[in-house]
Amino acid sequence: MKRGSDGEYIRKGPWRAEEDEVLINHVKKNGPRDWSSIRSKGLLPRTGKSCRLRWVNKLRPDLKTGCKFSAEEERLIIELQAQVGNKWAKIATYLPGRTDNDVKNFWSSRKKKLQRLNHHRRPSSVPLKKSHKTKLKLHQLPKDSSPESSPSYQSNCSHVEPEELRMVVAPLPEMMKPNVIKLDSELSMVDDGGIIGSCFINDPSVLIRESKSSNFFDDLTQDMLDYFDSVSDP
DNA sequence: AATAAGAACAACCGCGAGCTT
DNA sequence: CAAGCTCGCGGTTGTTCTTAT
Repeated sequence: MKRGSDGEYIRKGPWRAEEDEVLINHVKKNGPRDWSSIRSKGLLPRTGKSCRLRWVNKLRPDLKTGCKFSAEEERLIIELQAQVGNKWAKIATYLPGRTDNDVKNFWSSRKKKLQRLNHHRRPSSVPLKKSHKTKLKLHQLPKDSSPESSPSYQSNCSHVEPEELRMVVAPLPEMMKPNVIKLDSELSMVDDGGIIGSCFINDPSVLIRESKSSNFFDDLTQDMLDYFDSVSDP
């Protein structure tokens, strides 16, 4: 505990069940607002900020608690992040029952995993079985796109076998060659600069370009488009 | 079974936008 | 108009849980 500017003690750290109850009662009476009055009225020794966070992330009745992100939710996060960047609150609005904190935690966890796998594997990449028959779709993000303005992910897509994805990457100079890493249900291309793009093994999947910051990525994406054009179904 | 490493989750902090006085 | 306050967002850190060795 420490003192606030008013001299009153402020409690920090994990919330107790009794505190949750007080907070829930406050919201029942007043709605999810007036957070700072919770402390000023002496209901809880917590800052308004802390109360709001607790409500939004843990106590809201519409939250999906205790269940992991589905493959579809993960795909949506990756697609939206590629389009709008780290706007976690905005991304969360497309995922009912999920909070910006959930999305943010998922993303940083995924990023760490890929970084670690990339570090361990480089320069070799994951072998893909030629027998794997999953079809993949390429999704080229339109420039300055937003989820609202993106009419359909189905346009500008072509089909390719996972093994063929590696063939696209293979001709690149060794220095530029990204790793293709299998992470849960996705295949991600990663190089030293981070995640280049991802595609999904399940469903009719989409290859999402996640980096827009380098000419190399542009070249790679164009190579892919050219390649996919040449192999796509007529 | 014990321990270390990694993953997942929870909560705090700083900052900026917007509202009120 | 400006100063102060509240709220919301994104980054970060700390803690707990799970998995691998």
